[in-house]
Order: sequence, then structure tokens, then C-alpha cells
Amino acid sequence: MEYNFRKIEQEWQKKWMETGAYTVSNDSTKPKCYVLDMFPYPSGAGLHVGHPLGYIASDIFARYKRLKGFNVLHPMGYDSFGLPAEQYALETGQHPAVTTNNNIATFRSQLDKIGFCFDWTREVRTSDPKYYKWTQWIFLQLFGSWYNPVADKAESIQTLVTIFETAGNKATGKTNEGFSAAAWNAFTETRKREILMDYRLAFSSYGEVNWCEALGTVLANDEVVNGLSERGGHPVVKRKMRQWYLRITAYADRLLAGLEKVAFSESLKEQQRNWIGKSQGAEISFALSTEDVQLTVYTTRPDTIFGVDFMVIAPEHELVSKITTAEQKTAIDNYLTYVKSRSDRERMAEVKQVTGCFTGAYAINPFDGRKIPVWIAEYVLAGYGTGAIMGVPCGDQRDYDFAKHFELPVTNIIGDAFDGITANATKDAVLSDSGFLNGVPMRDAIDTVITKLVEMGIGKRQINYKMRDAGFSRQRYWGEPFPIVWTDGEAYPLAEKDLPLELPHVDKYGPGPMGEGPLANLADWMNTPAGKRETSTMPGYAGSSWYFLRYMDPHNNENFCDRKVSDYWNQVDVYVGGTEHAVGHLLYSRMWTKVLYDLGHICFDEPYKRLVNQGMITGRSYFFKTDESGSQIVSYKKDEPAATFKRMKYGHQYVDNVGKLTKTAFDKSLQDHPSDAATMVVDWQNDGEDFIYLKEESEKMSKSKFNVDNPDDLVDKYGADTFRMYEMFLGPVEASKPWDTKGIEGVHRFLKKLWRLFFDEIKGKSWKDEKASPGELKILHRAIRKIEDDTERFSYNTAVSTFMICVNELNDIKCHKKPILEQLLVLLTPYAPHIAEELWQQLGNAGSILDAAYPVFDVQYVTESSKEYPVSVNGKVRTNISMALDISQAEVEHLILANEVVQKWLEGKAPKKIIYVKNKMINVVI
RNA sequence: GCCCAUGUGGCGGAAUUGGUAGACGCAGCAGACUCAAAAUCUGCCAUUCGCAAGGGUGUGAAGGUUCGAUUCCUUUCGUGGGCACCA
Repeated sequence: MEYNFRKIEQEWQKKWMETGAYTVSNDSTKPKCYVLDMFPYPSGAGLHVGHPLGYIASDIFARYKRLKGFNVLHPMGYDSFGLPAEQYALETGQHPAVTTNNNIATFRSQLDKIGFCFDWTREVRTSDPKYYKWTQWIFLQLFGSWYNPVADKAESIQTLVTIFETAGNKATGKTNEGFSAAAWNAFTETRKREILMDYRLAFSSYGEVNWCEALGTVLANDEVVNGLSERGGHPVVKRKMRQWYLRITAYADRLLAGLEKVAFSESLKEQQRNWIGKSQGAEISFALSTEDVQLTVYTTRPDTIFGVDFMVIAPEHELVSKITTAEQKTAIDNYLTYVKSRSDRERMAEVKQVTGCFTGAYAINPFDGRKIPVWIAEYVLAGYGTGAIMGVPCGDQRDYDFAKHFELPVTNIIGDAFDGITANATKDAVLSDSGFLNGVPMRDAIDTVITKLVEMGIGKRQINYKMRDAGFSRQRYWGEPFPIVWTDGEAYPLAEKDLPLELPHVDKYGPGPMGEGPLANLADWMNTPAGKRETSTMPGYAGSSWYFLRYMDPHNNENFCDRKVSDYWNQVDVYVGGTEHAVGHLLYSRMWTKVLYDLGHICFDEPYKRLVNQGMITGRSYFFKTDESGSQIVSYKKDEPAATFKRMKYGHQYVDNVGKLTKTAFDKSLQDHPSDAATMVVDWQNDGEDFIYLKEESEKMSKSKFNVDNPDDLVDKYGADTFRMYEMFLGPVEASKPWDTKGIEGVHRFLKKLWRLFFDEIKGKSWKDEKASPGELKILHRAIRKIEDDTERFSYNTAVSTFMICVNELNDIKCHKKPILEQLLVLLTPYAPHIAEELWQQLGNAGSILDAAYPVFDVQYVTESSKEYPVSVNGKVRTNISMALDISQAEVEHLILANEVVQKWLEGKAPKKIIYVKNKMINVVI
């Protein structure tokens, strides 16, 4: 009987589907485990080999936990709203709903072939009205809440109204522009609503937004990369528009603090911390010598105040026109014109270039009365801090460069720590030439100066964040409509009973008038008796910010998720996905979770307990080296100087492991892809060899690089079980690695070998129902211990190795005993479920192996190991020399090596040398 | 520039977290079976000296701690990723 994987896999996939083997109940006495994948955006390209990597990893974990007796939630769905479908609609006229459904069908059929244990009865799609009803509902929760800094959490906006009515706005932490309770009560309704809008967690405001002309929409900060749109790479410009925002900045501190209690990788946490960009410092107000105004700067280094040689304010700063002197007016105007002419891209590209202009005004140093010139320069950003800085050239390289460029004096306040050539940003130096701070270490001076500033009433401690509130409007069609109606310039929420506000059908996907989205073209839909509907839609991250909650209770029409159910499933125990969402999705969903927690809808405030980032699988690309003329292909040798290269299209499967392409393979490649022939001409006669070497590179997989491998082909050829195990065997889940199918044969061989433990090709059944010997049990239990440990740690590559070793050992001793094989199959189930189930049934077991009990590791079979050196202390045998680390000096004195044991272990060879060493350690040299 | 990873055979990668470095797999070499091929099986496979027994050297480089370092510390180089006028 042969290992017929095609038949086995098809049969079991069908059977498991029919019997609902993967359906999970919310009602169980078992402990729960929630294993989640980042759901995919259903793109037209379908799956490539990089996609399933994370899905397989989580699938193994989910199956493993199930065997260990957990009630495991392991769902899948689609992030089905988004830009690409709409772009495609613009080009082809096909409705995004149609293309999205087609793409989902393709995805599903590809996923099914790999044999995942998803509970498909819980599938969610963000573009389904039954789903986005609740996205809209959560938006209304955000709209209806504010962040109470005293309670340090979100509360209903009603509590804010009560505070205003009884105490004015002093109690809310906003100290500028205060109003009393009486003043509030006297405000008009419109004024009140305007003020409340400044507090809402989802709010509308005029602001500078990232406008992408090519996409016709606004983008969030994390969707803009180097001044270009993340999708498509189109230019992005700043533009003032009325927009919806999420007040994520209110959660900056809690998002930061929450990182301490979750198991994310250090680099991912670091990325989030960077993005939030918390910095502690001070705001200092300087008097200006000419005007009756103050210039407030933000600095993290108030200790360097005696080293201030100039001030720089952003060109957009409101004081610029006020303080510029008559003599400098022309120069400043010219500079402002220059700044306006430059795009963000140019500014970013020319970071090193120093520009600026003197305003003619001077600020006064409050401590020594020195006159400090005030400049404007584009390196100071209007949007951060106060848009003004104090320049300390000896302590900050940018300030130093600025001073040198404009020949400003440089004051040294750190003595020898400043070499006069480069700035030194140290905090460890001792201050000099610093008035009352002379001799004080800089680190300590920070607090001293702030205290003094506060006393003098010209400064205060201040914390700033780089993170901005997140833009939440998109001028697009294919997204959630806002449940908002505008009347007299005021936003009014829809009642809960009117949700979902369904996306109306459109025939054209072009933008509406005045920079509005396509929905603005639908007068009938837009204009309602109550007012004009909001025509922008929500961004892609809206639906994905809470989907993990919907999986728990996907068919609930009364609630986004029943509280009892979310109490049961609780946090996601393991979340598997790529790092590309580090600062987007992961931050937004953490914020939404905190809001829902604050408002009492769920009982936890971090969504994901543990995050596993799967690495990227890179494709192999091959390049032909060409001669000078560029028309002839010649052999490429390592260490050769760079020459012209041409990308080999389609051909990577013809090249062998060392980049060698033989004439036969080359001819076959041309035969299969005749279109390549024109660009690939090799004069084999001239070279006198029947092969050439190609240059090989690892690149991100993409269609345009012709290096995409499709999982379907591999599953057809080797089966899902082989494919699953091979993807895991390739290397650690978290590492990026090149895709190479050459090793898949080895894994396939392993499964065939496993099969032969049960069935002989000629004699048929070879397993026997006999009692296992201790030696056999030892092999099994070593595997149990290692595989269980590896699976918990997501170290799947070493687990697969262990399977191979175990099967090899059983094969060597010709062990075909049922008790051993049976347990081995259970161990294997998470990795290769189809073959495990088939053989399980062949052994005559009644139930499905999916519900079998995970083997229990028995320590008695594995205490002996050839790696362990027996050493005896006071006649008592210690089995592992490393354990001897904790023995005392006295024990060492009395140490007796049990020579008989050692000799037995070393097959008759006595130890050559026994070294008694100090510090509790004994070495045995064999 | 700053931050975070990372560096081990021809290749992907192991190493019980300080204790025989190179497990397992791929590729390669030799052999068995076969008319032949496929499949399967056996042996070899870091490097260097040696017929061999057996030595020497080896985890990017240089130091340090330790009886002992791929693992910990310092410096340095290379690669990958993130942030980038954030004061």
C-alpha cells in the first residue's frame, strides 16, 4: 500500500468539513485558547508561498492546543474594504463588491487545499453590512466619548457636559481659554457643540492633511512613506481640509505603558515607541527685545540654557510677521517664498542642506540678559512642540551646523567635552560658563533649571509626542459610510436603530465635486430631511481595529459582541502576522480596545497577549551577465566587477543551487517561455562550455520580479502535509528567508518513510500490536519532550527535525509497534493532520485523531542521555555535570568519580584526565 | 545620523540558554540493489597535518570575564530592518 497523499488529503478535508470538525463552541468547561491570524486583504493575485507561512504556524499551534485539551478559537476572515478594489473598479468599471467576492473565492479554495483548521462558520468580512454596522456603532461610541485626564480614561461625553455645567472647563486639564460654569450655560447650542467637538475621541476638524491627488484621497501618517503614498507610490501633498480624526494622542501614554505587559518582540515594541515618540522636556518663554510678546520654545535640554546662541522658529510660525524688522522684511519674504516653493519630498531629500534667515529680532536670555538673534529656518517644524527652538551649537549637531553656516558665535558651556569641531550631546559633562549652574553635572541641572523657570513664571515641564491624531476620512467609495448627518455645519450622529447605514450602489467611481468622495455624486442618497450625509468613508484600518472581537460572536445582531462571550474568550493568546502593521493596525486596534474597555464593553484593555511576527519569504531572482554590447550573455563569476545584468524572467526553476544554468535547462526554459528568447542570447560555441553561471539575489516576492512561487503547484506535487512541514522546516518562523523548493524532497521522503513504518509496499500492513520496550519508549518520549517544547516556542523547524530523527531511529531498530506509532501520530497531527488521521484510522481507532489526547511525557525513559557525564558526589550519582555547578566547596573535596559508571557510559574507555578545579567545577576529559 | 535585529560548513539552519560546535535537511562524493532508470538503503562530507592512530585551527575581527564562551562584557567591521531635521 502506497502513500497516496492526494486521495488521503482530499478525503479528510471533505470529511472534516462535513462533520464540522473545526466548529468551536462558546460554551465549554475547557480552558480557552484564542489563536488568531492577521486576516488578509483579498487581492486579485491570490496566495503566494509567503502567505501560508504564518497561517501554517498558527494552525499548528491551534491544533496542538486543542490536543492539549483547550477549547481553541481559530477563525479566519477578510479585510475586504480597501483601495485596490476601488482602483480596479475605476479602471475596469467592475463593482468592488464583485471583484472582492471573486478574490475571496480564490483565496478560500487555495486556503482549503492546505488543510487549515479554521472555524469557517465564524468568517467575517469587513465589507459586509452585518459587520460594518458594528464598525459604525463603535465609531459612534468614539464620537460620543471624551478622554477624562483626571480619571485617565474615556468617558461618555455626557460626563463632560455635567462638568462644564457645574465647574466650567478648568477641571478637564485644558487651562488655556478657560470658561466658567456660568459662561458655559450661557453659550448657544452651536457654540457648545463646537466646544464638545474639541474633546470627542472621534472628531471633525479643519487641518492639514496628507492629500494624494492620484488616489483622490487623504491618507493617515503611517500610509505615507517618504512623501509618497504607501499604496502605489504617488506623491502626497499637504492640504487644508475638513476631516475626521481619532484622538489617539489621548492614549499615547497608555499605549506606551501597555507595551510592558504584552509579549511582542523587542524590535516591534521599539517601533511603536518610536512612532509615539514621547519626549520629556520643558517649555521656556523668552522675552523679545523689540516686541511686547513672548517667544515660547520647547527643549529637552533646559540645562544648556547658557549655551543658547540663537533661536529658530518655523517659517509658518505666527510670530514671523510680527517680529520681523523693517530691514529684514525683504530677506524674510524671499525666504518664505522659497520655502513655499518646496515640496515635502524636496525638504526630506535635502535634509543636509542648511537654510534660514534672520528676522532682525532678538530674544533675551532670562538668566544672563544676553541678546539672542531670532532666525527662521525650515529645519524647525511647525507641527511639533511650539514650532520654535533654542539653538545650542555646542550640544546639538544641527544647531552647530546652522551656526557654522551663518557664522554665528558658538558658546562652549561644557569645557573640554566640546572639541570645537563637532557638537557633543552628552548629559554627563559638567557645566561651565553657565552662571549659577557652574560645576553642576548636566543631568542634574535639567531639574534645577525647570524648577527655577517655574519659580520665575516663564517656563514649565512639558511632555511632547511625535504621534499625531489619526486621520479617519477617506474620499473614497469602498469603505464604511459615516453614520453622520451635517446640519448647519454641525455633525449629528445617526440613531443606533438606523444602523447599518448601508453603502449605496454607484455606477461611477470617480471623485465627487470639491475634493469630496464618489458618494457626493449621489444627491438622492446624500440629501436627507435631517441634513446632508457625510460623504467620505472610513479608512481601511477601521474594520480591522476590532475584528478579533467579532469572531467571538459573529452572528450577534443585538451587540457587536456579547459581554459574556468576550469575557470567556478574552484576549487573543497568540496573534500571528507580519511586521508591516507595526505602527498602523496594531496601534489602532490597541487604542480601540482601550476605548471599549474604558466604556465598559469588554473586560481587557490590550487585545493581543503575545504576538508572533512571521518573517518574509524572499524569492530568488537570477540575472544574466551580458558583455559590453549588452546583447550576448556570458558567464558570471563571483568577485567579478559589476557588469550589466538582465533579469531572467520565469526562469528560476531552471537554475541549480549554485546559480549554474546548463544548456539543456536553458533550452527548456526558452521552449517554455519563447518570449524570453529575444533577450537571451548565449553563444555556447564561443564559451566552449555547456553551462553558464548567473548572478543570484534574494528579493521580496513580486510579480514584476518574476520570482513568485504559487503554493498550489507544490501542494499538487507533494501534498499539503509535505508543504506544511516544509514551510516550517525552512527556518525559524520569525526569520526572513529565501524560498527554495530544492529541500522539499527531503520532507516528502520523511513522510514516505513514516508511512513505511505502518505499511510495506509488498507485504502490506507491517504494524504490530505489541508492548513497547523501554528502548522504544525512550525514543518516543525524547520526541514528546522536544516537540512539545518546540511547539510552545514556535520553534517549528527544530520540531520537524525531531520528527525526522525519531522516525529514523524507529526505522533503524525496525520498530512497528502500535503503542509507539499511535502516540507518534498524535504528536504529528498539528503538523501533518491528513496523514496522521489516515494512519490513525488504519490502526483501527474509533474517533478522529483531532480529538485524541496529547501524549504525556514520562521522565523515566529519558533520564539517561549520551550527552550527560555521570559524576558522583559523596557516592551519590549526579547525572549531569552542569548540575554540579551548585555543589559546595566541601562537596568538591569529597568528590568521588564513579569510575564504573563512567566506563560503562564511555564504552569501556576510562576517563583520561580528571581535573579538580576550584570554584565548584569538575571537568572530565575523555 | 539614531534605534533595533543579526553574523556558525557549498546552502537552509541546530546547539538543552555558559558545558563534546556543525543536530536535521538539501546539495556533493562513493557504494549496494537493478538489464537500466526511478524508488530505497549504506558509508563519507568544517579546515589543516598524517597511510593511520592521533594532533593543530576553527562560530565576521580584536580584546576581556571564566576551569570552560557560538552564548556574557568592551571595541570594531559587515548585512538586514525601522525612524529620520521631532529640538
